[in-house]
Amino acid sequence: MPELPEVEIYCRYFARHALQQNIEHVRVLDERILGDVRKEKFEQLFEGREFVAVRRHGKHLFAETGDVWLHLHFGMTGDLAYFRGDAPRFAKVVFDFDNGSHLAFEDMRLFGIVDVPPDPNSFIADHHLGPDPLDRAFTLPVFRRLLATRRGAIKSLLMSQEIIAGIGNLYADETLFDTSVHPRRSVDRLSDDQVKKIYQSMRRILRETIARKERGAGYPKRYLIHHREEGDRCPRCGGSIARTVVFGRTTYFCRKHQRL
DNA sequence: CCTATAGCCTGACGGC
DNA sequence: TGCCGTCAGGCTATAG
Repeated sequence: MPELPEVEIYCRYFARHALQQNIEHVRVLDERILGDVRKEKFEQLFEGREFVAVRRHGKHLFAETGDVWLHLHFGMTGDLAYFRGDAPRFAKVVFDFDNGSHLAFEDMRLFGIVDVPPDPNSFIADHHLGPDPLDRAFTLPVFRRLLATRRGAIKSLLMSQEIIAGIGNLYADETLFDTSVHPRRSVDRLSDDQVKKIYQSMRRILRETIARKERGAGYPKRYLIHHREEGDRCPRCGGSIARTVVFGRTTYFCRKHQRL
């Protein structure tokens, strides 16, 4: 389930493999993956161009060709593959470079989107995306301001892309587990210190995960992610892990150290 | 403003 | 072996 750290890794992968290469052909293998652009138009837009830069905002990847932008959203099962030979099983769009290699956007479940926005900033504005939590401008005062006017479960806010762009179900749970806050805790009842802890923890977890994935390592042992099962033991305090639904998503937390 | 639900989509998995 | 129901969770739309 690609969230911010996974999409950051895709950006780096894209940059390592797919920049500065002439795109000979584009193959849209399943048109359902496209947003507001038709197959023929999409293919024709990229043929003869080359990608020159990649950037990310939240869970969204943008690749620039100089005048045309490619936007990738990975949904739940989106993936990138740079390859030679046969396209992977779930490839939906393939860019054929003139060096004989290819870049595929794969998506088994089709929750992802491939399209051609005017540019990243207008895309972000049009979709009312909030700030990226790893952006320089995303300071603690900014985070406090975002929460100040809101109520409701903290987990819902962390997952709302219009408030913060990039946090999904797993990292929301991980952040709250780390800060000992119950996922249903109302935002207006968080102490200043808890808000600060959530801010710091969220950013540390995102950065730590990116760094570890970059060198092929897994999640640290202390993470909740290894214990996403009702009744499992909490790796921190030995409490029992609870399973519930918040914001329509399966949510895990520790009954003992994340009290409401 | 906030919450809940359905729907999109398909492979994995448990049960029979 | 294979069929069936359920689950996974990215997002949007809609209703309450």
